Amino acid sequence: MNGNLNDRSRQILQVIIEDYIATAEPVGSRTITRRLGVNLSPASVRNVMADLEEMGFLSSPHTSAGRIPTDRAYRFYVNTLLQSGRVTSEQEEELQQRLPPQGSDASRILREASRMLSSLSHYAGIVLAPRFTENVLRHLEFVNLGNRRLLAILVTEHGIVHNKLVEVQEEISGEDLVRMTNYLNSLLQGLPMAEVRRRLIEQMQNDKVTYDALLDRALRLSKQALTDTEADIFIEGQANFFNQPEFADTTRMKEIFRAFEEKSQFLALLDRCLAADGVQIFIGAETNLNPGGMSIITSAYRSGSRKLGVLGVIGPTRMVYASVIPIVDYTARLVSRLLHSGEQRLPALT
Amino acid sequence: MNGNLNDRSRQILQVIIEDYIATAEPVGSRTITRRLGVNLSPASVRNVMADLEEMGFLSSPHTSAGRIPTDRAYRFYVNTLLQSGRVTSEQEEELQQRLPPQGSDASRILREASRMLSSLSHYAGIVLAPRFTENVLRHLEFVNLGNRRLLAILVTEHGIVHNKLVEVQEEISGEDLVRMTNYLNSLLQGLPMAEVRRRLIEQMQNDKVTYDALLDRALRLSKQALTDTEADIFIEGQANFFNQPEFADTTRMKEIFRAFEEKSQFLALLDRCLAADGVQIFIGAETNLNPGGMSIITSAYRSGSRKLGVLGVIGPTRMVYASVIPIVDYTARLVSRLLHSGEQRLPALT
DNA sequence: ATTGGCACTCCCGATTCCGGAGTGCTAACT
DNA sequence: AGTTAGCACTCCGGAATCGGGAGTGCCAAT
Repeated sequence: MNGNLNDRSRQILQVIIEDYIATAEPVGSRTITRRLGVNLSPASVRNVMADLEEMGFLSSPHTSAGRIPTDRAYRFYVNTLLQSGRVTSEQEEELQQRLPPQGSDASRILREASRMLSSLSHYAGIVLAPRFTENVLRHLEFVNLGNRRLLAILVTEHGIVHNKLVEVQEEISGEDLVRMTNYLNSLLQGLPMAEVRRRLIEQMQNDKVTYDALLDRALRLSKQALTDTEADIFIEGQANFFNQPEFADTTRMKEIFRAFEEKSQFLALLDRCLAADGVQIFIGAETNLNPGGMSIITSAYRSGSRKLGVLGVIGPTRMVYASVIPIVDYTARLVSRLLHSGEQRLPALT
Repeated sequence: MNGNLNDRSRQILQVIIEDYIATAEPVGSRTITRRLGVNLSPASVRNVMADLEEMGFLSSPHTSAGRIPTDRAYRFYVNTLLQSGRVTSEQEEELQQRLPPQGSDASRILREASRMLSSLSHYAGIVLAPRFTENVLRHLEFVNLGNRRLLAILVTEHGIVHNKLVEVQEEISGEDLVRMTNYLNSLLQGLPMAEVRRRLIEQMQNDKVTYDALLDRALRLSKQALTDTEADIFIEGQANFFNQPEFADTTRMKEIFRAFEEKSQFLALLDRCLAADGVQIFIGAETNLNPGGMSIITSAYRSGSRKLGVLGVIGPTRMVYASVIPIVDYTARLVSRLLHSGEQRLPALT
């Protein structure tokens, strides 16, 4: 039902989609004939359009307006009609200029990546920070803040830092703290977080430990410190949505910004993307986002072979897929390199 | 020119302001007589209104609309007409319920504070995180991430954590790292940041150090790690602006959200507030913010006697000052306590 | 199969119109 | 003198109206 489109139908569909993406206005048969290379009368085009509507690729806002593409049309477009290119050299240049400065920590890099995505695409950039629990522990440290409060600092392989306050019954001396820290690091360093948790519990039943009150306490404290923190999502460039005519309506706009503030919806979606390889595209209703009419293009970034998180672009369904796809792809690879090597000025990515 | 308002003029001005705050519509003489307790004819009220307009307290959008208050009127209102109360018990309850969970780190507390401010006030909450450079260093730690990259972690007195990547020429062994860390902590712990910088430079000229390559290197690294990071500002509840009729206009809205994304303007304003004591109020043009028509109410939060940062509420000039002022005041004190003691369930603040 | 022609539909912006709310002024009243 | 009733005038904003333009669907001719 969808593969059996002849060449002309495809061409016409493509023209409609691309024109609508450019103008945000229903496309009429006249316009199409002008855009179309072949000489074809509007009437013939109208026949084809009627067929396409029948098949669920087009819809008309009302009689005697042009047609607009459905989600399904966009899906067909990105799957088979679109051959996406590379980022342009101007875009590459802009990226180079906006690279976060040397010595930025991971979350700074990620936030900046979100800004870059937004700035290049003219939509909103979104970045899901690495889930803490998926990572390998590099270092664990307790800092005494006084007032019986300790600050637990956890550093993962990739330089992501999490910290958490824990309260203790009584003050702990400096030496004890050092001893605890050393013990825990020797026990846990290099383990993935899931493993860390397991090892902690295992160790708490260990004889050697139950007789050493300090070590026992160390284990309990680090267990407290490990309770998962909320996932970080950076969304930048929300203001770009004001430029999209389809969101001119105030109430729609309001819904969208509410969603941006919630973030939880995005979490669900981005988590799905983490599993998949390469660039993922979600169109309109496929996103399951509440204020509909939006599309999301994502790609996972990684460090070495380990996937860390997801980044991408959110825009209206009527998105310039052809240019956003390479932008997301490129940025994901750029971020992967930044996080992995720490090198800043890179040769062009292939 | 402003003090010489007789009682009746004040009453009328107050009614106009409060009615306009409630309805966002120009207030006419009829409405006022109804609201006003005293029996007075609309005609008399009109005379007073003409005087008030003359004095710069009111303006009329056009002939034959009611009057709306000017910035100056609001200023007079908050200075002399308004006696602000306390937070209601419902608000207090909501605050208690939304308190960040035990063991939250400082930035979590601050972000949550911003959400609370927004939720209680129905405007936007804003929180300026403590300027790193104003604080006392508690602990400094280097974690080796491999690939010749070190992660420098700095912890201040109040549990604020900053981290920064530094790159080194050649790998540093574990023992060397420990030695460096110990040396630096003994040198710098407990010093305010400004002092830290001075001490570093001083120490780099010290003979003992110049002969110890490792210590020398330690100093250079920590100097790198100290370059100031950008100030953090949390703005939450931006979507609330969509409810304000004066911002229904799309282009205005767009300007506001651009400003929210920039944040730099707010930085300047909030920095000014840091110096002042108690609740600060900036009305309309006083904020120097670019899309005008907004007011900001702030208060500094502190830990002990040391001011850490500023929090507050941003809304339209037509803001319910009477209820927002106590909210900001209360929240500032709440946050101060949370940061200082780490205690969570508090007795009612006085 | 394609196309020109034609009647029909519907949106959208411009225009007009009218009622309501409010003002300012003047003259009368206390 | 201060207050008030009365009145003419202004201006906004929503409802109604209108006409052109863009587009469609269908039919008959090629």
